[in-house]
Amino acid sequence: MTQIAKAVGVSSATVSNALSGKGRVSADLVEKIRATAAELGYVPSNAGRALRTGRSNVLGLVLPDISNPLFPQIAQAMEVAASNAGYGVLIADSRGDVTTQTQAIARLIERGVDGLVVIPRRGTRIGSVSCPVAMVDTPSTPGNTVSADHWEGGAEITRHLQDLGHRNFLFVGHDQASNVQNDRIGGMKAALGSDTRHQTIWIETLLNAQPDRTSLGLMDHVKSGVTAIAAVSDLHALRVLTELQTAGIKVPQQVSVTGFDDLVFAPVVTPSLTTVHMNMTQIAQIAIAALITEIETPRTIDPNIEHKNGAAVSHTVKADTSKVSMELMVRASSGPAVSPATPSPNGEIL
Amino acid sequence: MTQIAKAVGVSSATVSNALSGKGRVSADLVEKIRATAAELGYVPSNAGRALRTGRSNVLGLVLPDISNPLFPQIAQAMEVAASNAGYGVLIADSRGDVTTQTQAIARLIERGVDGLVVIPRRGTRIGSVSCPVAMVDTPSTPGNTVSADHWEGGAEITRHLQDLGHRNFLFVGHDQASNVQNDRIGGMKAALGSDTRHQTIWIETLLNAQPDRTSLGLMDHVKSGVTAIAAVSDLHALRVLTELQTAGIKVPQQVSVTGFDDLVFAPVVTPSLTTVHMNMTQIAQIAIAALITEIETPRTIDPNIEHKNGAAVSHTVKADTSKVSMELMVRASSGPAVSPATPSPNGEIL
DNA sequence: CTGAAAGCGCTTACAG
DNA sequence: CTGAAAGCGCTTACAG
Repeated sequence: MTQIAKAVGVSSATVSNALSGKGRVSADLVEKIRATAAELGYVPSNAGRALRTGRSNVLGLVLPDISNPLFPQIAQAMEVAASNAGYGVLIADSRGDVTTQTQAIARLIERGVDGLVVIPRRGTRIGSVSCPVAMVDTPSTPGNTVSADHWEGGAEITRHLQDLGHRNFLFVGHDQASNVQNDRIGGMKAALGSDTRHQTIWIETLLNAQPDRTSLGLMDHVKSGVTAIAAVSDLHALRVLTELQTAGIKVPQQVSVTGFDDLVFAPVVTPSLTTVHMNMTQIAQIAIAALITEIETPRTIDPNIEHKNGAAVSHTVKADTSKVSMELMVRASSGPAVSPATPSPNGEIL
Repeated sequence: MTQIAKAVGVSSATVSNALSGKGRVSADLVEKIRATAAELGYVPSNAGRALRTGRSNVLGLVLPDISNPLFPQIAQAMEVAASNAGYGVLIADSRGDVTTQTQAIARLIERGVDGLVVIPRRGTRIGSVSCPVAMVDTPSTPGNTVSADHWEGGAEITRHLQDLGHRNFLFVGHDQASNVQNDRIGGMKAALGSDTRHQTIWIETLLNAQPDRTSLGLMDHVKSGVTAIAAVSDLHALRVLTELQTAGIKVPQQVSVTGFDDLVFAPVVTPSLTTVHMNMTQIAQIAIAALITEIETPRTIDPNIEHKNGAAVSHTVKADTSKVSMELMVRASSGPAVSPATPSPNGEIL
C-alpha cells in the first residue's frame, strides 16, 4: 500500500479510499491507483485490516465428525456460501467428542473468527461463546438456527411407500440418542395410516446386545410380513439392501428399501436407492446469512461485561427454517412404479 | 494485553515475554501474569501477532471437489495434523474446475495463509504461487509432495486375487485421464502373472459412447470367464457388486469384487468389500510437516523478485513419500478364505 | 477531493 | 530482569 502510494505520489489514506471504493477520491486518481495496484500485484494484508477493523472475515465451521459421509455436502455448501459473502472458512473437527468440540471452538475463537457455524455432536448444547453462533441441527433441538425438516422428510418417505401399497414397515435407526434420527423416524410414523403396522430396530442397541453379530436379522422381519424397510441413512439402507440381496430377496420386487441423505452412492447402486435429498445449499445460505447479519449488525457492547472477565455473551442466531426444502428422490429400490433410471452423473472419483 | 499489563503493573513487553515463555522474565512475575491473564480470560489477538510477525499460522487446503467421498478422510487428517502443529486450516473447493482452482488459491493467499496443501484437479499443475505449496497427488505426478503409493496398492490387490486362484481379471476405471486411476490399474497389471488374462473398461468412455446406458454390461464379461473384478474405487466396486447381485451372481462364490479407498460403506455392505486403505494420517502428517518446515525455515528473499511485480516465486515442497503405507483390507467380497467379518464399528451417522 | 495522524495488538531489538 | 519505543498494514475520523 505504501508502495502504491509512493508510486502514484499520494497518501496511503487516499490509496485505501480509492481501493475500497468509498467514493472520496476523484475518478482519475482511482483509476491510476487501481492500475498501479494491479501492476504491482498488490494483495491487501488481512492482518492489517483485521487488526484495524476488529474483524477477520473468517468464519469457523465446527463439525461433529468430518468423516461423516454427509459432511462433504455440508462443507462444500458452507464454503460456497461463505465465499460468496466474502468470508473464509476455517474448519475444526470435534471428533464426535464433546470435550474436543469445546476445544475446537476455543481454537477457532483464538484464530479470531467472526462467527461460528456449529453442527453439534448428537444433540449437544454448546456453552457460551464470545461470537455469534449458528447451530445447524434439527428443528426440535433447542437453539437450532437452521436445518432440514427431517420430520417432514421421514413423512414423505412413508407416504410414498404407502402410495405404492405398503402396509407393513420396518424402520432402521442407528442411535436412539440422535435428535435427527428420532425426528426422521418420528415423521415416518406420523404419516402412517391406521391400517398399517410398523416396528423399529436400532442398530447400536442390537450391537450392544450382541457385539459380534454380523447381520441385522432382517429375514425374520421379512418372513413376518414386512414389505418396506426405511432406514434413517443411506448407509444403513445400503446395508439393508445388500443383506437382502445376499439372502436372495429381490429388491424392490419383494421388499422395498429407502434411505436418507442422498449420499454419493445412492444413485450408483443397483437398484438405485430411493432417498431424501436435503438442500444443503439452502441450509448453508440461511446459516451463513443469519450469521453475517449478526456479525455486521453494530452492537452496543457493554464493556464491563465483555472485558471484566472472559465470560462473554453467547448470541445464538435465529433464522427462518421454513424455506429449506426436502426432496424425495424416487429411485428403483422403492419401486415398482419408477421411471427408467437416469444414468448416474456422478460416480466421479479422484 | 494492555489490560494485563495494567492489572499487574508491568509493561506490555513484559507481558508478551512472560506469556510467550521466552524466559526473559522472573518466575514469580510470569506466574502472576499468567494468573491474571487467565482470570481476565485473555485471548491473544491473532491479527496483532500476524501483522507483527508476518505469519498467520493458517494453512490453506485446496480440494478438487469437496463432495468426493474420499475428502472427509483427507480433510480430517489434515485438520488434525495442522492443529497439532499449531496451525488452522482454511478450506477452498475448486469444484473440479481449473479456473476455480486458481481463484480458490488466490482467495486463500489473500487471506494470508502461510502455506498451501493442494490436491490438484486431475493431474492439473498449479501455477506459481507466493507461498510454499505441498501437492498431494500420486507419485507419478510431477511436483508431487506426498501421496499414497497407488501403484503398489493396485499390485497388492491383484496379488491377493491371484493367491485366491483368480486368473481372469476385469479392471474397472472411471476416467482414463486420471493419474491416480492409471497408477492403480498400472499396479494391478504389473503384478499379474503370465498365465493370466485381463481387460479394462472405463466407465466414462462407456457412458460417452452410450449416454443412456444403465448397466456396466458385466454379465458379458462374466460369461466370457472373468472371475475377479477390481475397481479403482469402492464407489465403482459397489456398483459392480450390486449389479452382479441383482443379476443373481453370487459374490464372492462366483465372482470376486474389490475396490479401493476403504470408503465408509466398504465394511458395511454385504458381502463387505475388500479394498485398499491409505494411511491418510501419515499423508497429512508428511505434507503438513514438509510445508511447515518450508514456512519456518528463514529464507533470504530477494526483495526485487518479490516486490517488483506479483510474479512470485513458487516453492513446491518435496517430501519423503516412501513412508506412506497402503493396507490391503481383505474382506468378504474377494474371498472365500476370509476370516469371519468383524462387525463394522462405523456406520455411525448424524 | 486529498493528506497527516492516530491507533488496532502484538513482538522485537535495544537500553537500562 | 524489566521497560520504552518502534513498527507490522490498514482504516477512520478530522483538517484543510
